[in-house]
Amino acid sequence: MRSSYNTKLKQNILDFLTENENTSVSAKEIYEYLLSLGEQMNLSTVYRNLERLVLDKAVLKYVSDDGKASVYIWNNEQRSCFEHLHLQCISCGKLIHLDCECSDEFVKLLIKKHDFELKCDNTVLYGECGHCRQKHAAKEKNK
Amino acid sequence: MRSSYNTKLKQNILDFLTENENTSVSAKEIYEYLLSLGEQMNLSTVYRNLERLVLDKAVLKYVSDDGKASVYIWNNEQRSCFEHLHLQCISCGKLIHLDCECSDEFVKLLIKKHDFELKCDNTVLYGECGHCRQKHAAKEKNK
DNA sequence: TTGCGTGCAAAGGTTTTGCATGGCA
DNA sequence: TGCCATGCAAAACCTTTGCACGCAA
Repeated sequence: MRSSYNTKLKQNILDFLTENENTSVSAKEIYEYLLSLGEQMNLSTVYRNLERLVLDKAVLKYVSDDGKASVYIWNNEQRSCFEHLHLQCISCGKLIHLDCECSDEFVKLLIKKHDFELKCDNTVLYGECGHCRQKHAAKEKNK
Repeated sequence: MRSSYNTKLKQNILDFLTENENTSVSAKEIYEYLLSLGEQMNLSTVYRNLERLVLDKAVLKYVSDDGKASVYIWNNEQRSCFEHLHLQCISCGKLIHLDCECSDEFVKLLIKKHDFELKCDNTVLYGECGHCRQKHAAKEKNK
């Protein structure tokens, strides 16, 4: 078992991720947000903290849709983010926790039909949320 | 409409991606494979060719599971890879084309229940294939 | 001949690492 | 006091870009 200290930075990072439960943030975004609050820290320390939080399963790490940076999501233990899928809107970045029967049923279907065990903590489903689709549709209309 | 030339490198890249229809490869892997065949080329030219092939929708670009590099998949037009989901085994890298009703039904379910339009060409589902799960199970037994 | 493709070198962005120092328990 | 965490600088990677040159059509 890993032991660890409770540092101010670790708590700041967790607080920020908790506040952003419905989106995902990169290491740099966390760093710049905390800087803007007047907190002093090094970017590499942010990375090291995130690494530990991922190992502790307090946080999930994904690769963002554009592939430019890794992004991090708070693992809400009540929701148990390791056990359901996540949808993310490629327009607004909104994260939808699929903590309903949809996740389970799809996982079961893939096992049954394709002998494939889907790992929820490795997968994000990208697409567009209803809100952004409506905005796009309205834009098309005005052309 | 984009015009383009048929160069030897472009064809070599497409050939290699076609041969590897059931997995995904990175720019560097393509580069090193072609080098091993005695082909001379520059890595940046490989990137530029891949970029064009993605624009032409001849190839799909994803971010690999480990987040370290982008990977490329041949878009088999018969299968129409833009219209179905892909499963990838995080152990052996095997790519499974979900060109059955599973994709469609899941897409429809997400629209209906969550007002979310899943984009198949932006999403890879990660997990473990049956073959690798059996290998893992056997390893556990021998402990 | 025209314009697209290439090689080379350099730069950009993200992430990791080594080492000395600082801080929590 | 003994680990663990941090700052700083450098390096490792992947990817993109500018420019002059080469080649397909």
